Order: sequence, then structure tokens, then C-alpha cells
Amino acid sequence: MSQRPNAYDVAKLAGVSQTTVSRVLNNFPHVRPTTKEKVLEAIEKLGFEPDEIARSLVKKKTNTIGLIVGNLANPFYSETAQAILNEASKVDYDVIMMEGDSNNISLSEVIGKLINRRVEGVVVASVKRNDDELTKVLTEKSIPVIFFNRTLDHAVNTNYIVVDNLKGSKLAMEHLIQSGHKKIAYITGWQGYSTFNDRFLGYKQALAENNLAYDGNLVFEVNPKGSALDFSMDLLRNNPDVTAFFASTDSIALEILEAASRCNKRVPEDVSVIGFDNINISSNPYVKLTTVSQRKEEMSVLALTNLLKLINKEVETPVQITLEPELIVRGTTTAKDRNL
Amino acid sequence: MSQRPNAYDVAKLAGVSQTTVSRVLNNFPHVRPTTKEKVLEAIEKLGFEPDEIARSLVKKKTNTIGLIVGNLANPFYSETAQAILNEASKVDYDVIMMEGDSNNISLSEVIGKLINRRVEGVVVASVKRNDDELTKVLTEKSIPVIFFNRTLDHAVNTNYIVVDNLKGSKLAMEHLIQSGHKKIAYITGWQGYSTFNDRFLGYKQALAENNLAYDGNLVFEVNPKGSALDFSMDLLRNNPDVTAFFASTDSIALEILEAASRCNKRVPEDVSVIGFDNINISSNPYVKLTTVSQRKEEMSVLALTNLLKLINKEVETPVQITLEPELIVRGTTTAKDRNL
DNA sequence: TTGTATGCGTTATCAC
DNA sequence: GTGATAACGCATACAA
Repeated sequence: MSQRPNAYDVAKLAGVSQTTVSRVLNNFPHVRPTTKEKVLEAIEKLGFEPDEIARSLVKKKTNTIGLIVGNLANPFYSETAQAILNEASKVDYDVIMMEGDSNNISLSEVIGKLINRRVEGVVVASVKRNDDELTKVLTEKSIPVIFFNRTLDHAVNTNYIVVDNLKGSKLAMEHLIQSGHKKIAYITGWQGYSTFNDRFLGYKQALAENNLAYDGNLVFEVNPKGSALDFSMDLLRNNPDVTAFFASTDSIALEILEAASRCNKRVPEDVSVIGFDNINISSNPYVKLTTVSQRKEEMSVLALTNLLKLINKEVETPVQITLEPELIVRGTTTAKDRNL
Repeated sequence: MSQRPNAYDVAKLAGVSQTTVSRVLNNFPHVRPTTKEKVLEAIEKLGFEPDEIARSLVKKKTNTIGLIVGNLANPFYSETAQAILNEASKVDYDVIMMEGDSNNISLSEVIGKLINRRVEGVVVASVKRNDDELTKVLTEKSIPVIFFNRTLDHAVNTNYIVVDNLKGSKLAMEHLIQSGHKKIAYITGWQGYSTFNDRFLGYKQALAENNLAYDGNLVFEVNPKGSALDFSMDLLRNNPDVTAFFASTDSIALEILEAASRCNKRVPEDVSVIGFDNINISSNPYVKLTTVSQRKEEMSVLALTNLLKLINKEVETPVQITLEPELIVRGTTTAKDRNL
């Protein structure tokens, strides 16, 4: 009896068939109250609870989704994961979480594993712009996959929820330009991600639209050999006419803030800094970073609700949603023209 | 054929029995190379991959663990979750993640759900000191549960991995006291968690051991009505003889830093601040918070490896490990006596 | 209203 | 070496 009891054990104890046990378990209407009572008693006595694995097998439904994130230690991912977890629990879905940026297994393989675990759908929070293997897998496989935050370059038939990153960059840039900044440095993440590609485009477009010259010396892509911190310190020391930094993520912005502090530059008096993502720490009064909001919560909720709709075929595919970004002005930028 | 193929489809195509398909799938030794070839071809052709749910049912093994965290938006949890996820994937375990601090479902219920999903073990990263319902569930249920970071008060038979929080507090306090601080404020989280209980104990013991009086006015427990920020500002304005703050978490420490900045106090010249947890942001050069390290990675690895040992009955129960905390001196405290 | 038989997609135990 | 056949723990069609 140390084993977990099953529905047959309950049936035997209650003096009914296993089918009847299943019936009371699933609240079927036409069960005689007295039998129901007996079964309930037996369930209680044995501490029986149905095995969800067996249930999944026969019902061909697992009530589980997969969530693939880039790196949980990155606040953006953990904060969105938190929101998605929360939404999922509301509709009684479990989530199997995996990291996609792993070095020894490709995103396609991770998705494959999830599919074999019979998840009903997958949210992918980080995908490279080009992934031919993945594109192939997506057409072959049967379950819905929704990209979140980042998407594939040629996403004709893929589902995604993103913010308008290009527009977000423009918002940030216009905020700086309106405050009188002319020399604006830009630090980007890896251009292989659509987010950074689009944000960079926005940076360049904003410059062009405001008749400011693009200067490659003011632009830097973080890489294993070069940090945003070092680049910023260099720039602050050698290019005193640079008065503002646009960071493609809040995390990068934090490094710039440190660079400023090390170079004895006051923020925002000497140099303005603006980020992108609006991770939680940015609103911390100690940091008070001006940034562009990705609207994490909204995006997360939309990702989950739309994935469920896709699972239940309640929506036409592909689902492609682009949210409006939002400028959040806090303490690391001056907004001269706004203080008139 | 739009349905997912199963082992019978493969068998039919290869002209063998389904049993044989299973054999090549599981790399059984005595399969004739030519048959194996045929089967592999059929598998390839159909794009067949075994259904892990069915496999789990018959093998009574899911290769899945449950991970219950407090709140993923809290860096400590996301960073440890990341480490655990990583360790799990190394040994090919999947993890179903759930939040335990939810308001409409108790921790016991969450664990129950996980058990019904047939996870093989559970890591619980946040538990209250007293939870009678849970204690009862733990004795009834059959799978190993390991507490991580926090544990129950009367944990005679429970498995846990924690750091020595009391000692950690003493390390922090001695660091401050050796630097000449006499009036040290303390801000704690909810005392219903063992972490905060132990840390508070450490604070008081350190005072006593150094012949410093305990002053209730310098101690504050964050609550819905009162923030660390407000309390700190009050103190900084009205008690100028308070020269140091010991925060029971790094997140609280960040608020204190802001309070200092708002009150025009320099850190560490005017006031020292020390935290607890060593979350990633603390090492950011912009923050450079002195803190006590929880040794997240170590704890995470230990939690997972020991959970697996418990699952495989390779270790005697209970597993109870207390790690040594580590003082990490960065820029928010002065260490006068160390600079001799 | 209840029970019997069957099947979900595998692995395990026998035979041959 | 290989193939029937019986589990695993449930839900469901069909009978009664």
C-alpha cells in the first residue's frame, strides 16, 4: 500500500467499477448521489488523486505549454517569464521552461523536445533573425509556436508579438534631440536579433530625419572582447562633444551610467543616458533610468492568450501583433524643451 | 497522415513488429543490423519521434522535476532558477516551474499539483517558517522535496540547502563595526521567513557581542504600508548619528542607497550600506554594493544534485546542508581598519 | 444509472 | 533476433 493508489483501488473499496470512479472524478451528471458518496469516501480514505500523465495520454491533452527564454538571469526575461507563468496558472496551464541560448543544443532541438513532451504550444522569447533549421521545423511540426519580443526575419507565416522597436528608437532619439543633443552615441546588442536590428535602424532614421550626420565612431556593438563600459569611458574621455548615450537595452545603460560616474560626469547635467526595455530595476529610485518601455506585461499576456487561441484554433494564423512602445522619462535625461 | 505517426506506423512501414521499433529506439543490443537499418529508415521517413507522455506512463518515470519559486521578478529567484534550469538540462531533466507565493493557492496545493503531474521531485525556493498543512503533506507524499534558501522552523525530517544566515549577518555587522560604526540601522523583510528571522538574530547577536546596545528605533520591517525608502530617509534626517545601514536583502539596500542620495548623503563617506544576497545587479559597477553572498550557484547546484540523489535513493534522508556565507566588500562601505 | 470493453503510445515479459 | 501480449492509469463508446 505504499504505492500510489489508482482508480481501481478506489473502485474496489467503494464497490463500484472504475468507470464510475472516473465519472465522479469528472463530475458526470447521472451518478446516483449515494454511489457518488461512497466513491468520494473511498477517494478520501485512500488519498487518491488522478494521475495527470495517464489522463494526458488518453485525452491527448496535457494542459502544458513550453516557454523558451534567452537567459533567466537577464531581468527582461525573468520579468516576462514571471508574467507568462502567472497568466498560465490562471487558465490552469503548466509551463515547462527551457533556455534557448544554450550552446550545445539548438533552438529547433529544444522545441522538438518540448513537442515530444506533448506541450500544446510554445512561446519563444528569443530567436535569431535567421534560423533556417528552425524555419523548416516550424512548417513540419503541428503545434503552434509564438515568438515573443524577437522574431525571424522572413516571418511570413510565423506568429509573433513584438513592440515596434524601430519606432521605440525614434522616440528615444527625438527625446534627446529635442533636448538639444547633437552628438548621440549608440550602443547595440548583437545585430543577429531582430530587436537590435530594428532599434539600430530607428537610430539611423532618427538621425537622418533630423539632419544629423551618422558617425560610425559613436556606434558600438557589445561583444565578448569589448564592453559597453569600456567603450563609454573611451568616448567620454576623448569625445567631449558627445552629450548623450542611447543604449539598446537598460542593462547596457547601467554600464554607461557607471562609465559616467568613473569619468566624473554628472548624469544628466553633463551627459544624458537613455535605455530600452524598462526592466524593473530601471524604475528603482536609485537608478531612475529614462527608457523606452517594451510593455512587458501586455506583451506577456498577449503572447499567452494568443497562444491559447491558436491551440484552440480560435484565431486565424498567423497572429502578428506589434505594440506601440512608450517613452518613459525619468532622471537620466534632461528634457529641456519639456520644462519650458 | 497529418496526425503524428506512432511506433505502429513505423513498424508497418518497416515491415517489422512495433516491439522491434521500440528496440531500435532504445538501442537494444540484439537487433539485426539490417532490420535496424530498415526501422531507422522508416523513422526518418515518417519523422517519427517517441511520445514522452506514453513513455512516462509505462516507465513510471517522467524525467521532470518541479521548481517552486517565490517571485521570478525578484532577481534572487530568477538567478537561482536560471542556475537550476541549467543544471537540470545537463542531466536531461525537464522542469515545470510554478510560483509559490500566489494568493489563491497554497504551497501545499502547488506541490500536490506537481505530484499529480508525476514530477520526480520538487525544489522549493520559498517557504514560510510555519506551514502545518505543508508539514502534513510532506509526511504523506512519497516524492522528495528539498527546500532551498528558506526552510521550515521544525525541519527535523525535511531536506534543505541554505546558507548560514545568522553567520552572514554577523559577518556584515563585524565588517561595519570594525570600521568604527556604532549606530547601525537594520531593515528586515518579513520575519515569517527563516532567512529574515536568522539574519535578524545575527544582527542582534553581533550587537551584543560587541557591547553595542540594541535600539528598536533603528530597526524596521518592510510592510505594505512602509517602505525601506521612507524609513531610511526619516532616519537619515532625524538621526544623524546613524552612520551605517544593514539591509537584509540587496533589493532593500538599493532603496537605502536612494534614500541617501535624496538626503544628500554620500555613500560611503557619510553613510555605509551593506546588503545580503549578492544579486547580479549588486556587482554592477554603477551599484557596487557591499553585501553578503548567498552563493546562489553553489546552492542551486547542490539543490539539484541532492534532489536527484534523493530521487535515486543514493543518499540518506534528510539532506541538510548549510553553506558558509561570504562577505563581499565593494564600494558602499568603508573598511577603515582594512586599509591600514 | 452503472458496468464491460477498448484504446491512448509506449515498455516489459514472455514465448518462439 | 523477433513477435505476441500484457501492462501503465485513465477516459470513453457502447451495452445493459
